Amino acid sequence: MTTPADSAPVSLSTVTGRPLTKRGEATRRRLLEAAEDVFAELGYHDASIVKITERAHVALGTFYLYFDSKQAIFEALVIDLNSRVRHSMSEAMAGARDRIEAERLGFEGFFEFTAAHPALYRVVREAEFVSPATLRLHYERIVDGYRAGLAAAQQQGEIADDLDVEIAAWALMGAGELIGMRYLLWERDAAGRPPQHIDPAVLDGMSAFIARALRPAGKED
Amino acid sequence: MTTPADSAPVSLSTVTGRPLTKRGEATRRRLLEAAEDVFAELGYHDASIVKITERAHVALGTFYLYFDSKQAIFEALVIDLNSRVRHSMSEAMAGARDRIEAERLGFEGFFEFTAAHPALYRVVREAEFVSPATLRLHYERIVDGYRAGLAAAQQQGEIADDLDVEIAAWALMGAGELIGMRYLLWERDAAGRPPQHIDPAVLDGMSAFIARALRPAGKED
Amino acid sequence: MTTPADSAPVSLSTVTGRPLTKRGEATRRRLLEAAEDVFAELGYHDASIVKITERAHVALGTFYLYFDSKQAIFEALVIDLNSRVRHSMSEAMAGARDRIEAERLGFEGFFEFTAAHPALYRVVREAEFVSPATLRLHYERIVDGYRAGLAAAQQQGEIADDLDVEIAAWALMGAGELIGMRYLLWERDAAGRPPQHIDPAVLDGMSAFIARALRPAGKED
Amino acid sequence: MTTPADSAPVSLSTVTGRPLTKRGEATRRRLLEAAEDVFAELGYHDASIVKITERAHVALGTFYLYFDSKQAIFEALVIDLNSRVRHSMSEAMAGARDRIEAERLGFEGFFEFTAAHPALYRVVREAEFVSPATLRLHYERIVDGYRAGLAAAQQQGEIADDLDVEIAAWALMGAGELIGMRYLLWERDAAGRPPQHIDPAVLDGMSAFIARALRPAGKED
DNA sequence: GATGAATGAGTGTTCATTCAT
DNA sequence: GATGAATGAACACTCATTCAT
Repeated sequence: MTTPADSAPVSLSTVTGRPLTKRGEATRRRLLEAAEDVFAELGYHDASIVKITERAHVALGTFYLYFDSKQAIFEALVIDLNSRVRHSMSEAMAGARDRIEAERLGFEGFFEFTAAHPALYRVVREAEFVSPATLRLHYERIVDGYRAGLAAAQQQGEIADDLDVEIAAWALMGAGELIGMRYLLWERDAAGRPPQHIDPAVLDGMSAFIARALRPAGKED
Repeated sequence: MTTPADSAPVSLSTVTGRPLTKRGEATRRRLLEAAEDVFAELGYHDASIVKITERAHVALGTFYLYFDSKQAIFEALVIDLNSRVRHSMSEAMAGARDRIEAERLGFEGFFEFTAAHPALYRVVREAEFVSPATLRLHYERIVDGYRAGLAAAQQQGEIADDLDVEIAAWALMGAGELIGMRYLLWERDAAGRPPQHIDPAVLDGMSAFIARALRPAGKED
Repeated sequence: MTTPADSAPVSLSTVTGRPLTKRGEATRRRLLEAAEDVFAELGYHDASIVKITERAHVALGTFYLYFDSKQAIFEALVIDLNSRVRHSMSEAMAGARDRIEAERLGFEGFFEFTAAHPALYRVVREAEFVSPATLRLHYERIVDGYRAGLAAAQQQGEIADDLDVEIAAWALMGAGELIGMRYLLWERDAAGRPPQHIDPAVLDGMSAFIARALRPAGKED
Repeated sequence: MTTPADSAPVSLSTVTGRPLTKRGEATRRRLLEAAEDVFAELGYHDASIVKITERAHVALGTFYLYFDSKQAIFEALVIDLNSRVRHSMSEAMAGARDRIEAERLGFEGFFEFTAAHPALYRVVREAEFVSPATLRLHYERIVDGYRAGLAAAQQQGEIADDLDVEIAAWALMGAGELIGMRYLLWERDAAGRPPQHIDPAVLDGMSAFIARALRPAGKED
């Protein structure tokens, strides 16, 4: 389940158009991390550039050396998170023996990432009116990977051959999104903190649901 | 799959605190409909009270006779749409012979409503930072209905008895949400208009997926 | 220390221009009392017609049957309070044997009224920008009475003959105003309620101060 | 009659929280001066931030770099005027030979300041509902100085030893306030302009009144 | 590279007043 | 006499963006 690298991993200064120096690269990273925190906490609209620059320990004007606009950093952030979540999922699926197991591990990776980066959820669910193109990009890149994996597994006979992999991919992604929202983001432990890992019982339940949905007819555990 | 009626279907004037006159009730409805359109088109933040009142053909100040704030009409709208989508789903499921069929019909009703009221999607996905409580209410009310239906069906042996109905309910709701987003809201016909009905092939694909996920072991079509 | 009665004690409906019926008169009174409370509590600007009508148990529109505007009721209230405070002062001074005693009793009456009607203070001190003419009227009417009393006493040799009674009148009025503010309106008892009567020690202190300022040379207690 | 300097004469930017640059300090001062004019002319409520910033030749948003709110600049202004009027009074009293003379000079300084800064009056008399705490601060700071001066004079035997200096201080302050209102703010010369100095006859009359009230028994001019 | 003062368009909300019933 | 729905001007405040230093 490989994903082609993005065109240019080299960040350019918006003002000079040239590749960033090492120092510049660090500032840009700090801004992006600050944005992740601030967007996750306040949402796109209540987040402000001042808050982002404050959290990044950078002056207000510096922001515009690295990003053209508030929307630009939002898009950069979504793309960044998207790469990273897909990377997490691939890593998690690495040692899987079959697609059914891969699914479980992939979702585990997804939930792991979600717990560590709630911005992914919060930000994406707001993206519809901020940057619809980026929103689609995000979902489509994940679904693409999914579909590819499912199609390959279908070739291998690991999953039902009458399954529409495209539809299944969207359905699974939606299922993962709401399960994550419900059992990670909404959940609070005794101390009122969100859990860092998905409840194993939930992961089991979800995996069973998925396994049943994908498995070829006549094959049971 | 019954849902208990909300406590008080009587709208109160925010200013007098008394039940609305017929004229008042009509104005309130106009505002709510205008808000649905404006929120769906522009999103919560770019929507403005002026835009809503203009679309409702009402003066600006009139707004505040019926709603306490922008957030208040947002919440009222979510609750209103929630009631109506659940009603649509119930209606659609009415004649189903078994749960599997009910699921298909229910989703059909859901998609029908989504196509007619895109605000449901757009507005809900923004609700996280506008009114988290309302967001949860929305999902939980739907999931509650779902879970009840699934549990009953499980009793009847119509669906797998080892299924965790709670988790399944969230998974199905998420699947429906993304499928609707992808195949209704993002889809455009030749004229560039979004379709009014879900593509039957997609509904088939999704139903097959669900059927497989729910059906008791050993039972095939 | 007589004050000529105001021209017309007959209230007219602002809408018909005719004298009010008994019922109308009562409503007008209720509005005026409500206004006294609301203005005293919130000040002119934060007071609203709605709040006044609510407190008067009258519908919003009714207000405009009795007063032309918010400013109009404000002015009516100041004039009303002014008549009443002057009446209180005259009553209090009735049995005085000389002017020095009259002063003490007059101030006592003034403080009594102030404690019962804090609106007098609060409203007057805001009147500068609301209705300067009414503000002057208020002070001048009181000062007129004062001056007349002082002048008469001067004739009698009860107070120093080299005293400028006009200036003394303004000075005494100012003294009374701030003493009232400091020791009545700002004071709070153990339960946090403002006192209903001036602290006798303060009245003594103030009377001594005034006595010294007014008394003819060579005359001591 | 010394007054301890306020803790920190360093203005802080409300936005960075750091001490202001020279340029910033100038802008802040311009805003404060504009506010003095606008509040004096229109009163607190009819003054608007736009009007203040226009008069200060500064953009609207700039206001909020220096003050948190309309109320905040109002309070800053009262405090500022308070310091300055007390300074004027101290200066004026500097060369006085005794307390009686000091009183006359102090009031002269007070009236001088009042004529040049009518905002002091107008703004303070509105402060009750805008910022009661600041209102008290203003009066108490002046009264504190007064009381200290009177108490010292009492020690010296310059004023009557049976005088309650606290009460006398409030009485004198009130007298000064109303005399200033009546003979400075309400007075108009032939050209309709308010006088720049108090009528000497009034100052004489007032001083005589005060002298009599303060002087020890048996001491005449 | 970095700074932070300055800008001004935009928006939610209030409230005195009117008028049809 | 009384009601209360409707009106719309006015205003405090926010914040993305620019630019001189």
